[in-house]
Amino acid sequence: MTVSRVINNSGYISQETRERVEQAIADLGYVPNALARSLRFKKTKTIALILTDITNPFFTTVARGVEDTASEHGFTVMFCNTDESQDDETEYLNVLVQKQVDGVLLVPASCTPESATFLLDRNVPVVLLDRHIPDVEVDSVRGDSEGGAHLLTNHLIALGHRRIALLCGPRTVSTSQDRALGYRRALADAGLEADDGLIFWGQYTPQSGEHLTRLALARQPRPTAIFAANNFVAIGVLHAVREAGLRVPDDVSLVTFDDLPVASLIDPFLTVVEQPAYAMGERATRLLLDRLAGRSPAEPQTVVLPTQLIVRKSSGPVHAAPAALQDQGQRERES
Amino acid sequence: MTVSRVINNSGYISQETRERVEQAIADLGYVPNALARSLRFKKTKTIALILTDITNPFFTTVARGVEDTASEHGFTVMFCNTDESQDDETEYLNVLVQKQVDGVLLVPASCTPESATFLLDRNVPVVLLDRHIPDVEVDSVRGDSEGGAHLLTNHLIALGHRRIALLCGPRTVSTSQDRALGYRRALADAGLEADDGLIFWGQYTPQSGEHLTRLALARQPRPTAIFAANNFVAIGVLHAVREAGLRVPDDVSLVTFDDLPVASLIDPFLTVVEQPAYAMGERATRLLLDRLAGRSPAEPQTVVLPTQLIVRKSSGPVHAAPAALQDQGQRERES
DNA sequence: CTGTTAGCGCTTTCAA
DNA sequence: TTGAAAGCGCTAACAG
Repeated sequence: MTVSRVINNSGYISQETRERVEQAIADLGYVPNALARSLRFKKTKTIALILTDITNPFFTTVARGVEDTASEHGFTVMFCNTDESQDDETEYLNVLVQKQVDGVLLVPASCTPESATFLLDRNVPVVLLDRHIPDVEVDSVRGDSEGGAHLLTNHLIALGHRRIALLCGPRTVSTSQDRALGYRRALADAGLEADDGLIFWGQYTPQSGEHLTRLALARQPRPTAIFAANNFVAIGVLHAVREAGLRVPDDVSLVTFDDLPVASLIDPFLTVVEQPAYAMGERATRLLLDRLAGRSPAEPQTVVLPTQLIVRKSSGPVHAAPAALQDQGQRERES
Repeated sequence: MTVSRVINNSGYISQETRERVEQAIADLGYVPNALARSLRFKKTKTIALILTDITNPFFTTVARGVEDTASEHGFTVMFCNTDESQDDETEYLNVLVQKQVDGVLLVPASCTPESATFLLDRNVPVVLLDRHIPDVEVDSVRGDSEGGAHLLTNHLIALGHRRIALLCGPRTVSTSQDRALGYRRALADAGLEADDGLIFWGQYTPQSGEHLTRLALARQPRPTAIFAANNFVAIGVLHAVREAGLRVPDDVSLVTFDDLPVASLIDPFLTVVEQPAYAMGERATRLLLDRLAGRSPAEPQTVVLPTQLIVRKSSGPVHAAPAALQDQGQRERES
């Protein structure tokens, strides 16, 4: 008890005992047991970050924002990669609740409400990160996928592109859906009709990007531009385009969601819509910590952060020569 | 107690009680409290990963290897960024010991033994990752920095380079030291004398890379090649070289330690020595878990994983035109 | 087969 | 100003 008082600077302690205790602490290398403390207080000062793949530079940056903010407030972060697997997510959720994390930052593998309600039912606050889930009363922080997709599509339209393939991630993921929405809206705003045959659903992986690109390039007339729904997909696109003997942007323009920060430092090539990844991690963490501290209003908060179009070299005007026929066909259809 | 038996499948339980308990668990959404369990067993099934910056793709990949391996064995990972600050590292160590992590994977900010001994004194197993510390009895897993640096330097020598600037990270970090060693050995093996004026120490950051490159390029005769001690330094080099109106590899060759996986997928440009980052995380974690399970021999294990030279476009032969004078000066000195 | 006791290390409350 | 009791939720050991 006396030791406890010394460590926490609480209650009355004589200078002499304090010194004796401090001496003993130093001599023994004593460290207080946070487990016991947590057991008493029902607070662990630990939060969890569940994401799909920390290897994706977007999430890496988000994670950095989370960790910085958390540690600033004395919280530790556990991190978990689900690889988009709902089973892995459920498994992690179980472990984390058992370990009594104070809160969870969740990039949900799918847009079903189970994960969020599982946590909420057990009084574990959640903040949805990057992806939202409809009809669940829960805080969420995300980038403006729809707006960003609109910017990107608009950019291509302004360059004269009319046949723009959209290579999405999983159908069940909100970012995919929202980006498709923004794409459609941009086309509609320009008075163009979306061709459903040019919208492809898959995974947020280079492999999927490659596969979908092959399908897209096989369409007649061939699309003059490709909109990859994220950076990993774009990598696959680049490979498949090269494999087909085509060049970016000469033969096909390419734009994508999410920057590849390091790659862009070496060679600013990809035209992208960049999300404020670090800020997203930061905001989500602050929201979570505020809620833990009872500083948030009861109703769920939703934060949508703006995106930014960065035009680089992978997008260019529709070319006259190879695209002539298509362009013509396109014009006929438009008129 | 009965509930405990049901959950852990231990001891005798009648089918009927078991079912009643399971029903109650489901009804109440009961989740066992791992904190209390850990308090009893003095085991948390949690390890910590302390690294300098998860934003560096090398460490991101290491982290992924760590998390995959840990979760496979039922362990959760806490992660901490020190940004090379010894103070931050010490602070984290304190918190982690209080939280009773079962073990720590540590990328030490500096090569002093305090951090490792702090943990060892408190019976927390440590595995040093990426960087080692002399004269401490502790497990460690790293890439072959010296061998890799030898490969890289050799490669440049074979291309005819004689004045090769080496841009290191901090002097106090073993990877920096080992890479300088490999560089010197390669020069010595080729019968060349190392020019200490061409070895620069700084930080593992783009800013430092830029700064050191300016210093290096100011040397007369100008170096014909630059060896960046890591990928972030190389990014700075590229910027400073461009800023100086020079081109890579035409005017200056550039090689570096650690690949930039995503960048290389987009545009395979940098000649690098690649370390098996994922495997490093995996091995280090396995070593740690083995030790936790008492499966390791008493004496500390050291694992040095081989590196691989990947020759790409940033390194080329010494050019005749601009480098003529230097080359001549070089030959005179050599003869 | 089921339940009681005790203790992991901490802190709140109360007593000395 | 210091210390004793009790309880957070768990399980080993023992009792019934």
